[in-house]
Amino acid sequence: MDFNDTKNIFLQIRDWVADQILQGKIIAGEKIPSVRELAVDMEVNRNTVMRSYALMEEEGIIENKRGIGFFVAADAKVNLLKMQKRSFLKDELPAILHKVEVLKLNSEDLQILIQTIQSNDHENQ
Amino acid sequence: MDFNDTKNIFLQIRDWVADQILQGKIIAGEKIPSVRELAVDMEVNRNTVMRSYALMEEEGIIENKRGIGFFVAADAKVNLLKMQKRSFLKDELPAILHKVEVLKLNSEDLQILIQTIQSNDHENQ
DNA sequence: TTTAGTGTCATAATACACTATGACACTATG
DNA sequence: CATAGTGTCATAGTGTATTATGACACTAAA
Repeated sequence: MDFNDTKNIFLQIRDWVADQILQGKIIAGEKIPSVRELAVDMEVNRNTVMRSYALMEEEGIIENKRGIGFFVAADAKVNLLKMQKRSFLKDELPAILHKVEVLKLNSEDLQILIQTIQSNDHENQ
Repeated sequence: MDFNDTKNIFLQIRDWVADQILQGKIIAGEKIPSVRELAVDMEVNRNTVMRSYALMEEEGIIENKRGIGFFVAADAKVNLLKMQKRSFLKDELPAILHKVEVLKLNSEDLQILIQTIQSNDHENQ
């Protein structure tokens, strides 16, 4: 995995797992990669993955069955959606707005973004 | 100043100064706060501010007059606009797009963002 | 029972951001 | 000249992320 220098690795691992769940690539009740396995895959130390998993367990996203491994919590996806949506609108959006204003980005610059938003409008579920 | 735990302080200071320039609060040729002064203002060590200024000097945003202080470079604002716009579209926008898709954010959620973009469309300069 | 796979804990070492502090050269101003 | 304000460098200490490694308890399966 290609990590970003500006963000802690254990947070990026948590973000990656959360993204897998949000995308439905790992579903509720399913086992996630073991600490050792993911550490090897991502070329990272066991302890670093362990820290990510411990954090996610605190957040109620995953659960541990001792001797077996970690599993996606029953309502992980719904909670993740709620948490991340709230966090995005409250913390990230203001910074984005500020940049859009200062850099004077217009519909042409952000064409893809507007299209993506509009395609979300046409979804019924 | 209120710093974000997830990003290095010396980078946040650079971002803050760059933002002041982009907003026109500090213009070309103007002196920026001295290393010691800004360090006291932001309750940070001299060396940390020094690191931010050294970075900005490398980037050609500010220039040093020895014994006097740092000054905004002549074409700092234009270059900052170019650099940050490129960086935003290349690095930040893809991540934003991904979140908008996964969280299924629609025009209602991002109403303010769309308004801001549209108001930039109506600017002629 | 033995084996392999889980998480977990403890320890030590490395790297780096940040702090604290002192000293020095330079410039403007009295 | 002396003084105060600039940046700059060196040194040492602190905190923390990350690595490296070993050991242990638990579980499933041969």
